[in-house]
Formats: sequence, structure tokens, C-alpha cells
Amino acid sequence: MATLADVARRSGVSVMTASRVLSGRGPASASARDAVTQAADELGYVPNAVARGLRNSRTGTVALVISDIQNSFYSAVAKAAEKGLGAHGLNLTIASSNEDAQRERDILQAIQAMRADALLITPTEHNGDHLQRLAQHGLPIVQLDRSVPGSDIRRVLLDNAGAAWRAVTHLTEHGHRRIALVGGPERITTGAERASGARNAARQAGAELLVAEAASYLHEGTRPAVEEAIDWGPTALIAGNNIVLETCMDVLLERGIDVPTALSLVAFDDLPWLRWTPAPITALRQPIAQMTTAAVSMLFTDPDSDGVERRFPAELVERASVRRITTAS
Amino acid sequence: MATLADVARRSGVSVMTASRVLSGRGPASASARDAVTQAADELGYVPNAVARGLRNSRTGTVALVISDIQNSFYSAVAKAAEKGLGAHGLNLTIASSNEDAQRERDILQAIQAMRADALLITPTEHNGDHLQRLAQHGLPIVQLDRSVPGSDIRRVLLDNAGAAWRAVTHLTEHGHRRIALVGGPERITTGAERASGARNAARQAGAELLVAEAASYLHEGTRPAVEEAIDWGPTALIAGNNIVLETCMDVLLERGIDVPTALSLVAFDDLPWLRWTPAPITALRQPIAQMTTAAVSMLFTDPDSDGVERRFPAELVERASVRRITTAS
DNA sequence: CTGAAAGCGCTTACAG
DNA sequence: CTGAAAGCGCTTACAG
Repeated sequence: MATLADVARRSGVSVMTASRVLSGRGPASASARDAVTQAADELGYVPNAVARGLRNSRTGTVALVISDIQNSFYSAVAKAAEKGLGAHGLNLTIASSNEDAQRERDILQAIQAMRADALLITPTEHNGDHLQRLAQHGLPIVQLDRSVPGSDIRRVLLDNAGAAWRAVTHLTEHGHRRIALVGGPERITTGAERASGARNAARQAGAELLVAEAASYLHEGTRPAVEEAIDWGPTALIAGNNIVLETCMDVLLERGIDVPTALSLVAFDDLPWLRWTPAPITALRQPIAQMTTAAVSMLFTDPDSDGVERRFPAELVERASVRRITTAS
Repeated sequence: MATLADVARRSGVSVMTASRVLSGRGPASASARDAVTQAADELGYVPNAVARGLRNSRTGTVALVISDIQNSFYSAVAKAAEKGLGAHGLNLTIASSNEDAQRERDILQAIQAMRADALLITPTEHNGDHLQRLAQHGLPIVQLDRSVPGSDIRRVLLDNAGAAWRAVTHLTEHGHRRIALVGGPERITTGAERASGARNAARQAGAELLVAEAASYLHEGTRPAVEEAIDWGPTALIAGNNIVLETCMDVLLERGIDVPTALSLVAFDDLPWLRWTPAPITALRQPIAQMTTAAVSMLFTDPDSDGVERRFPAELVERASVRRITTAS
């Protein structure tokens, strides 16, 4: 593959001049300019970003570490991140931790090795120390969706408590008095905050609330909690995220429980298919694109001037999965 | 950030020896080994992959270029690719072309600049020449899912014609005689091959077939074709991929057309939510993980010894969206 | 406006 | 077993 030296030789100038012309920084005579661009063209010269990265200690690459690339929430994040970064002329490297602490550690190490310029991460709860160390080395880091407990690493999050509060309140306003939330693990901020928001709302409304805690945000970890919640006999069920929702759908189908006649349902995360179930599903929509864009721009912003945390509200999209209950009183 | 020189200095050996110890290649005395590993540990030394990449002209990175990261088909590809590559100790960089020729060109150039070791791509039909040039420069390339027409770049594809044949035959066996396929653009191999397989099957069975060609595999491009197909008044509809299917669901819902009483439906690509619609949807399941794994291993295999193309069959998953039609005869 | 030199951090032959 | 030298391809001061 052609190098800068090849271009210089062919155009009869020094490597230096060729570099200046092609990078567009520094002066160059018109004739040098012409000769170099022509030679570069003829040779199909493409600058070596690796060499450039070594020299400049800037690689032009941002790493995105997500929990599960197949989860549509995170692929929406990936899409928005790619778009936002592309606007900055940056490349995106994506890796998926699969909620696994060891794997996340390996990824973090690889990112450090490849000298990424910045890191966007939806962290597991396990590697806060590692993250902190990277931040101290000067790597700009922004957490998205979730945050490692007790660190000062910047983050862009949903107003989880507010969203859960809204879901429960929506249900109590429809007359529900026995509500189950299948949430994520409370070790994870989303799980903890959603549970606490739901508890507040239930208390305020004087309704009963069961929080069934899934072992993980992966499918396998989710079923016992869903079954526990349904066995408890609620009139309404809140699926704490889209993975939990899928498990709920399976269990409801298996047991022949009809929504909303036998059970009302509210989902965290909005997806196209929620419109196509027998009773279209009411959902809390997260502003994923905006959150991701905010996280990307936070990456390039002064940590001290811009605050450590931003929260975004969810929007309740009402469809047909919540029944109004009228109590004889 | 600590460099090899720092480690060498701290452990009282030369850079050379430190390199040998840490890379595990070449001899080293036990004492040197101990001193170096300890120093590396204390300094939190992480080798600079950029420098290593420049020196070795191998970056340990494989690029994956997909058409749309939010399309669950491609995010399944991304997941499988990451897993397969991880086993080889390689990093994965993902970029999404969004079916845009110019964007794909930019991505290809960036990949060349960053000196990726190999490329996995679900190509648009536009940049075959560019791909060919990269291949001639010695970059291992494997096309997945789709292939650029008229090139000898290796590829792993679905048996599209066979799968479409199977879908149509399934319908004719259920008595359908007027079938519409909403396919992708026939410029794209998947679109062309699925259309041709469907035509063969219809001809064999003596059934009428309308192929409505979507302008693109993006949502926007898909609606006119879906409406054309439904307006034609078929008894059965085949959605040529998962994006088309989503549009079909929207249009059917808007028009109040019931599946399968008013219209039977078969989908390309299987997804969890197909089980949860009022009539669970019969689908052709692609072996995405196997195809991706095959593509990954093809990347590291001798081009001359292993053939240029591999095809995988789809599996028909029968559910409840196809009605049996009994004709008065 | 242009070029020779030095160096980013690593590893591959080559001597000792 | 160990080290001094050279070089991967680029760019940043520094002279001319």
C-alpha cells in the first residue's frame, strides 16, 4: 500500500511537503500542491491512521461498550452514537459485554490498548474501579443508561424513578390496587431507581406493590421473577425493560392470560411490535436518540463546566393494554 | 500512560528484554521475567496496540460493515461476529452504511486508513469496484447476506431462491392461487434471488404471483410496494424481509385486514414477536449465527482452497398465519 | 515556501 | 540469555 514516501518520490518533493499538502496544514506552493495531489490520486494513497495515531496520540476512535448488542435498546444507542460521532469525523468501535464482568474487563483493557480517544459505556456494576482508573489516565468517559454506583464519572440517564412513578400512577388512576413490577437487578441503577419510583407511587396511592427482581437483564435471568409476579395475582403488571417484556409475553401466552381483561400491562421501552399484539401495549418511551446525542456531546465537553449527570424523562404512550377497574364502593 | 521503556527502566533491564517477557516470545531468565512482570503490574502497563500495529502491520481489528445496525437481522450478525472474532483474539469495529452508497464509500476508506486486518460486509450494490480494489491490496473480505454483482469476492449467503420457493410452495400446497411477494430491490441479490425463486415455484404450481419491488430495504422505501401488493387482492402475502414485514403489519392494521382469515402471511426472518401477534406468524428462519460464523472462519482461510461461495438453507417455521383454502372444484 | 532530523512505542533480525 | 540498532509511517518543531 502506498505510503507518504511513495507519494513524495513520485511528485518530486520531500515527505514533509507531501504531508503538508495532504493534511492541508502549513503552507505549500501551488505547483507542489498539484504535483502531490496528483501523485496521491494515481497511487490511490490513503493515509495510515495507525501511524498517524501513534504520532499524534489521538486515534480518532471512540469506543462504545454496551451490555447486549441484540437488545434493541442498545442497538438504537449504537445507531445514534454512530451518527453523532460521524458528525465529529470520528470512528466508532462497538463491543458488547453481555452483562459479564470478566468480559467487560477484557474489553476495557482492549480499549486502553488501542488508545481510543473516548469511551461511551452502559456499564455493568462490577468494574467501577477500572473505569475510574481509565478516567484518571485522562480518558473521557460518559456512562449511558446505567451508572456504576458511587463514582464521579459523568452519565446520561433516564429519570428512572420518575418513569416508574408515572407507570404506577397511571395504573392506580385506572383503579388498580394490586400491581407487580418485574424489575432488573437492584444492583443496577435502572433496577434500583425504577423499583424505588414505583414504591413511592404505590405508597402515595395506597396501592399494593410487589417488586419481583430479575436475576439479570438477560433472558434466562428473567423468567423466575416474571412467574413470581404473575403468581402473586396482580391486576396489573409492569415490565421493567424490553427483555423482561418478552419473557412476560411468553409466560402470558403459555398460561392463556388475556391482556387487558385478565391482566393489565405497561412496558418500559417502546418498540414497533407493541402496536401489533392483540391489545396494543402501553409503554414508557425513552428518548434514546436524544440521550445518546447528549452523551456524545458530553464526551467533548469540559467535565468541570457541564455537570456530572443529565436526566431525561420518559414519555407514556397509551395504547390498549391497561383496563380501567371500577371498584364497587 | 506507562510505556515499555518505563517498565524496562523500573525493572532494570533493556526495553528489548521487557518486550520479550511481556510478549512471551523469545527467551528470558527467571529473574528478568519476575522483575519485568512486577514492574509492569505496578505501573499498570498496557501495551500500546497502535505502536504494535504500526510495527507489525497487523492491527488485530476486523471491520464489520452492515446496512443497518437497528435491523435485528444485522444486530444478530454483529453479535455472532463479535463472538467468533473474540475467539480469535480479535477486536471488532462496526459501522453502518444505512444503505447509502456515499456513506459506504467513506466507511471503506476509513477501514483502509485504519488498516483493519479483514472485512466482513453486507454490501450495498454500489461499491463493488472499491471492494475489489481493497481485495487486490490483500485485504481479506467476505460478503455476508448479500453480494455485489459480478465480483469474485467470497460470500456467505442464504439460499434465497430456495427459501422463497419454499414459501410459495407452502402457500400453494395450502390452496393459494393468488400470491403476492413484497421483495427488496432486485438490484440487491437477496431481492432478485427471492423473486426468482418465488416465480419458479408459482409457475410450477400454476399459481398467480405478483412481485412488488420495494424501493429500498429501509422503512420509507417499502410502503408503496406493500400497498401495491395488498391492493392487488392476493389470498396470501410474503414479506421479503423483516423491514417489509413491519410495514405490512402497519398497513394490515390500518386497513383492518385480518390474518389469516382475510389474508395469509409468511415472513422472511424469524423474530420473537412473531409469536405474539393475534395469529402467530409463519416465518422463514435464517441460520444467522451459523452463517456469520462461517463468514468469520472464511476470513482466515485460504481463498483458493475453500471456494468462493457458501449457501445456507432457511427453515420454515409454521405458525398460524397461513389459512388452508379449499376451492370448490 | 521547503527540507533534514527526531520521535511516537513497539518488535525483528543481528551481535554478543 | 541479553542488548544496541533500525524501522513501521507519520507529523512537529526547527532551520534555511
